[in-house]
Amino acid sequence: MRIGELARLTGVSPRSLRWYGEQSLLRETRTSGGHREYDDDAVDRVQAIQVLFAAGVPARHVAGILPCYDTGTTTPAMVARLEEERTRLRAQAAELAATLQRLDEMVAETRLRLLAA
Amino acid sequence: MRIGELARLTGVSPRSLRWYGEQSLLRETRTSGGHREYDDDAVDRVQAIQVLFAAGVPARHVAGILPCYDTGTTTPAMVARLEEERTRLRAQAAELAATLQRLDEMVAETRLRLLAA
DNA sequence: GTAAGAGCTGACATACATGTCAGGTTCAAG
DNA sequence: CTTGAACCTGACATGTATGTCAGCTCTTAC
Repeated sequence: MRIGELARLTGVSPRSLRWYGEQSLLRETRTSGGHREYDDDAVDRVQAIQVLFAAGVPARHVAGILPCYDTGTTTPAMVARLEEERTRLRAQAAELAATLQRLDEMVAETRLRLLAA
Repeated sequence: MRIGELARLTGVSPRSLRWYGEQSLLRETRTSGGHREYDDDAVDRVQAIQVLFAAGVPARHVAGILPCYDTGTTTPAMVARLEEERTRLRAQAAELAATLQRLDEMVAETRLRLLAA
């Protein structure tokens, strides 16, 4: 499929898809005229990339996490890295919860200050 | 107190404290020689600013959320904005939880692919 | 073969708090 | 009055995926 269709199917802009290609996150072939062509698998791949981005994994690490993009190979190291990221994300979630609690306290305090005035 | 001490007490770099001043988040007076001087309250204020930053509130909104930095005034609008931010942060926490779950699924899938190989 | 839509490249912009550096000034203790 | 630590300003850099624009080319249906 071409880039417009992949963009439509994934909700990711053509601009971003081209960039994924540049970063070697996504395999692309070219037509004789130079237009990008993608396999059907690309849809899943793009979605996986988006999950990792949402998890705060920088693009330069994604290639080492996702199964090798031309051979489909999966290695134990990938599982390990993925688990590291999960650990990191859990920690981040915990921090966010702590921040939320501090924010709750700020709301309460600010309300009190308002009443006192 | 001067900037070095405030930095030490809050764990925020002098560079950042100067920037808070520029952004009118923090009140600073000057010695005759031009060195910044801070009230003791500044410690609390800086910590509040950090909580808001951690919650993803951009600096340009902080001034409208924290009690007015020279009069100490607290308005109902501040409480409202603070509650908006709390709502936003809760949504963000929920998204993070969803992402974490998708990451869990990815870990499981990747493990399976590894076993299958 | 042509018109319109889709795609191409390359470049510049963004948000934002912080790091860091250079070159100069002030402060405070001796 | 000197010295060393602390501070000043101003500037440039950072990371990062995405938006957007300009100018040009390819594709495809007619």
